[in-house]
Amino acid sequence: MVKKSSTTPCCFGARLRQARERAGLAQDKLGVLIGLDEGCSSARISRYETGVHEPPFETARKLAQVLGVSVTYFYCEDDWLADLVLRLTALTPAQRVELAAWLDLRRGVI
Amino acid sequence: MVKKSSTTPCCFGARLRQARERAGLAQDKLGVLIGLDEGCSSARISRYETGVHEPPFETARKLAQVLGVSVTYFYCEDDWLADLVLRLTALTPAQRVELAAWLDLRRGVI
DNA sequence: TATCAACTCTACGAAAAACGTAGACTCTAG
DNA sequence: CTAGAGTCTACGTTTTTCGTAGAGTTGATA
Repeated sequence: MVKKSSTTPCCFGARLRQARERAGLAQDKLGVLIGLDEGCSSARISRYETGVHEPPFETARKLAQVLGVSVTYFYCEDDWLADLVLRLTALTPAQRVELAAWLDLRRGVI
Repeated sequence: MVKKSSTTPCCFGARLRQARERAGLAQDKLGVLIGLDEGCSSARISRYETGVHEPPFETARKLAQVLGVSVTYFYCEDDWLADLVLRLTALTPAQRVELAAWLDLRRGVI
């Protein structure tokens, strides 16, 4: 049987694996934390990470919450945007206002 | 029969409708543009927008491409992030570098 | 008003996908 | 080698989306 090791498959699975490994959680532990039965927990997470199955959005949201990332992160195709989403959601309200102003300077927006 | 008019239902559907109406496309026209059969085109899009069904990611990607937005946009829960994703993906490579530097100033990253 | 056309929504059975179960595979520690 | 932790997948079942067909809604025009 061919093993994928830690090479990232497609979009959703790759982000999920990244976030899970950053959190230092095993697949079955993560599954239990979002309310999955212990008996099938690792199977579910494994299929999400390898791209065999795609979870409904509600499941993705629970995963994001437990892993401490925005659910949007899971749906970022390129690494640049993924990284940005992580950093942006960590900004304070004041910094968000600053950022909006910064963007306004660079483009003729409103 | 109760009509939802143009009130936005849940996350994915709301974003899709926003993007489609911005593009000035009818549901059936949009469906055809992503390769759906004419006969069921509006039914599919309607169910996505009202949140009755959730499309596979590959379908979402096609919709995003036709509508000229990042697929990530469809999976933004709050309006602030959604708006930001739209504007960020429109940045030039040079502006992206600038933005990264700007963010570095505001947080002890790397 | 009546009627037409454009647009949107939804009930139904068929088709496709994810689901839980159970067990195999890989790797590392003792 | 053995045990255990972690990951993956074939199987049959359940749940979901799918295409079809047609009804509801709105606005314009005669």
